[in-house]
This record gives sequence, structure tokens and C-alpha cells, in this order.
Amino acid sequence: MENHPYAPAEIEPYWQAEWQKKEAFKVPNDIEILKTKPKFYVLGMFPYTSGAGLHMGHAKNYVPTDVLANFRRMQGYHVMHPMGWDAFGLPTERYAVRENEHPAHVTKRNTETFQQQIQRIGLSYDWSRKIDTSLPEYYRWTQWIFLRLYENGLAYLADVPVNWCPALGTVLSNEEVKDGKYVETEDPVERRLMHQWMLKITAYAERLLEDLDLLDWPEGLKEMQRHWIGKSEGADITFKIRDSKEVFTVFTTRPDTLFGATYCVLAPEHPLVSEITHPDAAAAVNAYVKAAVNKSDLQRTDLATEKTGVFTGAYAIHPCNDAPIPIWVADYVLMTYGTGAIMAVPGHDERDHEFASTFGIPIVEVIKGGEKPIEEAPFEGDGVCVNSGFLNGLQVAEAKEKMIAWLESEGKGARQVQYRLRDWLFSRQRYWGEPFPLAHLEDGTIVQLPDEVLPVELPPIDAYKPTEDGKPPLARADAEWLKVTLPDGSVATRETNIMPQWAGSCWYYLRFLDAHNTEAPFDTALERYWMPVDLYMGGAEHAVLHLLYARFWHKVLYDAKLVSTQEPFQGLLNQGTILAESYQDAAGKYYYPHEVEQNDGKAVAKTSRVPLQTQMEKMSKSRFNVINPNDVIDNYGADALRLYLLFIGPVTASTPWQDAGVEGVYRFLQRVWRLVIDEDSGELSEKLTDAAGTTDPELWRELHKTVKQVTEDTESIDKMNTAISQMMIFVNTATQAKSLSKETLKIFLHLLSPYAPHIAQELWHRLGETGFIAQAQWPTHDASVLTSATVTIIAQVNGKLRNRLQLPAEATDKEIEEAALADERVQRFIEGKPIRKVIVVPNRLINIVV
RNA sequence: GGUCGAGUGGUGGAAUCGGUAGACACAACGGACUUAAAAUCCGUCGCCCGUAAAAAGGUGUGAGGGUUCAAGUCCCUCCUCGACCA
Repeated sequence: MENHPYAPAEIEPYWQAEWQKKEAFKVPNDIEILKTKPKFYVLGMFPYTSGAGLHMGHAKNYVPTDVLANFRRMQGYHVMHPMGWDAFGLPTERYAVRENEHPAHVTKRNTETFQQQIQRIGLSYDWSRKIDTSLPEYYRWTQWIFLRLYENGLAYLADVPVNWCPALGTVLSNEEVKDGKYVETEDPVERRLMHQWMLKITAYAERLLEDLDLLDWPEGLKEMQRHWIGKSEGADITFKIRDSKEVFTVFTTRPDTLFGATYCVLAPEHPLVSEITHPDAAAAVNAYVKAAVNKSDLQRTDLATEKTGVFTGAYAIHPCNDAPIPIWVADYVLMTYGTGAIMAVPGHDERDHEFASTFGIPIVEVIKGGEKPIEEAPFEGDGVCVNSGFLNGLQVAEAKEKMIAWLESEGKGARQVQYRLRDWLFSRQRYWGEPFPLAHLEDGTIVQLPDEVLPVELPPIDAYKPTEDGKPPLARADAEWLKVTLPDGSVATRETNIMPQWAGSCWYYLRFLDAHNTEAPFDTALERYWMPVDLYMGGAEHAVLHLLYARFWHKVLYDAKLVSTQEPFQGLLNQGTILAESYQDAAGKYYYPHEVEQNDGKAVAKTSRVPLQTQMEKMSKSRFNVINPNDVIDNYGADALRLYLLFIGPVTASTPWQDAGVEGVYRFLQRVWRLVIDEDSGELSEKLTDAAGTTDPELWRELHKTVKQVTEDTESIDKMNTAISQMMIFVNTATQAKSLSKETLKIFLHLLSPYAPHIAQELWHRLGETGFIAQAQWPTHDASVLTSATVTIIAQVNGKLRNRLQLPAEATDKEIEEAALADERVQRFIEGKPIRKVIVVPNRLINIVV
């Protein structure tokens, strides 16, 4: 009977408590002490603290970052590795309304649960730096940074069409709306013009684009950001309108096709529409404009949908040949992109071609090179200009330049750069968010509140919904809060919008550096020491928006000389998602695994016996396939959870969860345990000796091989799975050894410690060491131990493996060739045929071509 | 529809600069131990052919073609899946 087996449930809570009590992972805030060592800042994206608690995706993010933090710490770095809560936001507010609780109470409970769950994983956070974006001591500085944006003219009010959800009484972002419904509740969403705060992120478009080159990010991710910013170069072209003084401007990336423009289109929202529409067409145009307003941008621009539009009865004048071209109104042109008007070239643009075909508008070929006649299909490729006056015979690139030069000289247009990126809609009509530090004077002027009065705290209100007259929930606050006396004695009304959920996460990585500063958002010297973040890791769902918003704020802070780096996140990785089997019936209804049984290899529902489809999908509550990290810890311990998450594949790969795989790493940990502890007695294993590690050269060599590989694989982050493989190989070898040097074992425990900190610490302690192995020095490998006297040379004939030869490491090419030719098996395949060529790859192989 | 990424045993995945395909695990199977089971330990484990058992051989990284002494890796065409954008 084993009386003293590996028992993670006993050792893990003990060491977690010790680490916390002795503040093992606390980093000093004293800049003089910090300067004595190099720094490493590793950050996992902080969680949104919903009531659902920690899920496997969080663990898949926080475990690898923790391994890296442990590793760098042991290598002698000061490591910034903090954790906090993204706590403002709509889900919490909705939950609070449902349960009739204050969102602050809900948040407090949720964050406590999160912290408890995270701590059970044994992550080495410096908890003294914990932040919560919904606490006044934090959002005071979010407001403070907003004022810096405001002062620089980067925040403004505008009437913009927004996604308005009447049921929720709030504006939603485009990401929250799909098919005209709020993604979470399926409540219908309509388009509405509203007075909203906007942030001028477009002013930074070029830098946000260019500075991507400075970053060590995966190329695909940079590409996504570039695409989102969407820079296109072309020209603005001004069109006159026949029988009118009005003109309108279009943006085009294809000025070379101007001669092919056979109609123009104004967006339904374009201010000129009502001005120029011919009285005969007014009724049809008005009706069309009204209908278009409620469609989403996606509905309007989708290539698959039928093109619609109406003719205004008005004509534009072609800038080159004064030909009249009809002006239409169509909803595939958006007011929010470019100028809200286009010149349509059906011969060389897919949408224009479809539209022209539908409405019988002429299609003119101006670039030669299409495979089909221009009436059948548009040609968007490169070619030679035709039917284009002074452009005839030119290639597209030359024609663009010549046309732009001509437009500029004639005063009819100009070179122009256009971005797809829009300004950022920055206000919400909700409660649970940061109030704006602004107020409105009676005459309509907006004034910023002085820094000294921050934070503007959220007032208590009786209901978290808009007022009857459509004002945001904060307008329900009492007069004492709503009225504010300014330094000059005048009285103003507070802004009652709040900031969106993104605001708090735009700068939290800076607050961690100096989390309790009451004088400033952070100390400048600390910022200069720690920034930039060396590795930022999070889910791919944040690849665009969060990262773009945070980069934007950071650049504003940089311009205000508040931070020292152009970019916040030097390194970045997206961890892969965890997949799990899900079960669905023909109607699309999901079933929990415990409701399913296997029948002849096919899944069926236990009660109804209906056949089910089995598929690998991302773990999520709605798919009924979630495995809770805390359940895994209950059964196997945190070290097994950590190892398993890393062992199933590269950190960045999406991999399926398999319960059996956890058993595998659990067995590995048991083998590690048995290397040190005799399970019968609970004492140290009798195999352990005080002899030097070198007394077992074979194991000593395997150890050094392991040191080398674990160091390299951990450093590269994405190879932590093979680091664990090598540790397994070492443990398998050590298990078979008759005796085991404590020296060897202790070196191994260093390697294991970042990955499985609890067991490493416990065994370290049992071996008589004091203190924390997590604070010990990372071992280095001795290259001379790894070199060996003989090497295995692969002998190939015509590229096919025929034998393996053991040869002295210093054998010359000539000697290798002789040995290979003398080999019996090799000879059998040469069979006296003439040798045409011999290739020798040093220390690796020889290939004989016959 | 476009852009990017990926397809390797029954499964998750290894494989440096093009140089031993399948490391390490899981599952499965066989054996030892046990009254029995679990646990543990030892062994087998791509496919084909072959054998009493081996050895030897052939073939094999989604499909087809190419470059090379040598291709999972490089190039071309196609298929499938995923992510992002429209």
C-alpha cells in the first residue's frame, strides 16, 4: 500500500499560501532597486469579470505567460506580471438589473470569485498591483487621460447614425449587432441619428499603420490591423451638376478609369440628395432614402444582395468631356466612407457593373485586358487604357498619375489618401461605465472639469435605464450631482453619457506599473523602466479593436510626453482556442455530454434516442461543452492542469481537450514524485545519493540535454510542449537508473518549477532546501557534456536509408565514405554499379548515388 | 467573393538551414505482479508483403505534377478545413 502518494490537493494550497504570505512574486516599486537588474514585462489580457467565472480560455492564456514569468525571474530579471479586472460593462449591468442589485456589488462578488479561481492555478502574480477598472481610484485616471485627449481636440460631439436598441435603451457597437439584432439577447436593433462623443482615431491612422513595422507581432495580426485601417490612395474628383451651382466630390482609387464613369451615386444620407432631386423623382427618392436608413452597412454593401437605387433626375457634368452623366441614389454607397458619393465605372468595378446591368446604364470599356466582353463581366485587373482621350495607351499605374496631375492642373481634383478606419464612437447611454469629466453651460458650451475634482464618481440612481425623454440613465441622478459649480463660479450641467467598455482597458498596462499612485496615473521613472510590454498575450478576438484603441491612446500619451515609447506592446501572441466535442440534434439543439451516449460509435441522446451530430468546436457555454479549470484542479491538481494545457500543442495552436490527456501528465507528475519520495514510507527514496551528478554520465548527459532544450523551448514560448516532452524523457531515464544523484535531481527541479511550481517546490523542500525554488538561479547547460566521441551517420543509397553507422565524431568525409562503402548492407544496394556521386553532410549522413 | 493560415498513425502532436518521418503522450493490445480489480512495471503499436517468430523488402506526411543526390519542408495546379475581411 502506498501511504504517501503524490497529493496535489495537500501541497498546492500550502505553497500558494506560503508564496502569498512571503510575497514571493512582489516586484519592488523603488526605481533604484529596479535598476540593478534587467526587466521583463509579461502580460496576459485581463479578464472581463462576468458572473460566469474563469473558463479554460483564460487558463490557456495565463498559464503560458506565467511559465515565461517564472522562467525570466529565475534568469535574473525583474518581472512585471500583474493581474486585474476589466469590470465596467453591459453584461454586469444587465445582470445587476435582473437581480435588482447594484452593479458595484455584483462586480465585487465576481472579481473575488475570479481571484480565488485564478489563485488556485498557482500563478505567480504580484497581487499588490491588482487593479479594477470600475473603482474610482482607477477610473479617476481614465477620466484624466480622456481630458488630455479632449484638450488636444481628439474628442468631439457629432450626430452619427448609431445602432440603437430600444429594448435595452442603449447604443451598441457594430460588433455587438448581427443581422439587425443584439448578439446576446436577440433584441432588435435600429439605426438612429444621435448626438454622440467621438474620438478622432483617424488623426492617427497613418502612424497606427506605419508603426506596425516597429512591432514583433505575428505578421498575420499586423495584416489584420492594416486591413482594418484600410489605407487607399487615389484622388478626390469634383463633379459639377447641370443646371445647378452645387458641386459634389467623389473619392476614387481608380482615377485612371474616369472616362469610363457612366453614372454617379450619392449615399441616401448625402445632404445634396434633397437639393438636386428633380421634382418628378422626389417621391420615389424620399421613399428610398427613408427605407435605406434602417439598413446596416453590411446589409447595404454585401456583394450577394440585389443592388437597389433610384434616379434623381439630375445630371453631373463629366470633368473631362462635359458629357452629362445621371446621378442616382443607392444604398451601396455609404455616407461614412469617403465623401458619401462615388463616380461609378461599371466596366471596371464589380458592384457598379451589377448596378448598371440591373438598371440598364451603359457600360464602357476603358481598360483593355478582360477575358469576357465588358458587358458580361467587369475587368478589375491591370491593362492598357482605351476610350480614354489623353490616357489612351497608358498602363493603369501611369494613367493614374497622369489623370491626377491633369485634375490638379485643371483644379478639378487632387491626390487623396483615404482610410477605411472611422472615428471611434465613444459614448454609451448606460450606467456601468466611466462618467465623462465634462459639463455643459446653459449656452451650450462644453467645459472640462479641472483635474483636481477627479474622479467624477458614478451617482446613485433609482433605475438603470434611459429617462422617459430619452436621456441617458445618469440623467436620473439628483440635482446635487447633475449641477456642478465651476471654478469661476458658474453653474453647469454634467455630461450624462458614459464611456464604452474599451476605455478602461486602453491604458491598464500602465497603471500596473504604479498601481497605487494618488498623484498621477503612474510615475514617469517607473514607466521608463518597464515599458514597453515585452510580451502581451490574449485571444484573437482582440486582434483588431482593443489593440488598435490601446495603441491609439498610447500614441496620444506619447505625444503629450507622458510615456516614453511609441508603442505599448512590443511582443504579442494570440493563444489558440480550446476545442471540445459538442453534440447537436437535427434541429440544432445542443446536448450536454452527460445527456449523450455512444451507440455503435454514433452519438444519441440518452432520453429521446435521437441521433446527434458530434463536432469539435470552441468551448463555450452556449455549446454545452465547457470544462471548468477548477474541476480539473479538483481531480488532478493545478500542476497537472498547467502541464496539460501546455503539452497538448503549441501555445498559439487551437487544440481539442481530451480528458485522457490530463491523466497522462498526471502520471508524469507521479513519476517525478516517486523519483524523490518512497511512497511506502513517505521518506526520501533510497535510490537517492549524495554522489556528484557526473557519477552517472549517461543521466548527467540527458540532464544537460534537457537543460538546453527546456531553456530554448521556453524562451521561444510556442514550443513549451516539446520542453515538457524532453522533461518526460529525462524522468523516464531517471526512473530506470539504479541510483540517483540529488545534485542531478535538484537541477531538474529547477527546469520543472516554472511549469509545475507546486510539486517542484515541495520536492525541493523535501530535499532539504530552504526558501523558494522559484527564486533560485536558472541552470545553464555544459556544452562539453553534450559532445560525444561517436556520432550516428545515416548511410543512404540513392536517397534511401540503408544503414546507420557509428563513427568517431572527428571522422573526415573520406573516412565516412570508406566506412559506408565497406558496409555490407550498403554494398548490397550498390551491387557493383558505378558510383556517380557521393554527398556527405557533416555529422549527419552520407548519400551514395549509383 | 477576397486575404491569411493549416492538412502528418486510431487520437493530440514531434521533426533545426531541404538530410533517420511519427519524438513525447493518449487510446488499444499482450505480458508480469495480484485471490481479484485498480495502480505500477515490461513489451508491441502507420500500411503492405513476408515469417513459427524474426530479418530483409516495398510503400507512406490531403490529391496530382515539378525542382533536387535528397522534399512533411521549396515551386505550380487542385481539394478540404479554419480565421479575418467583404
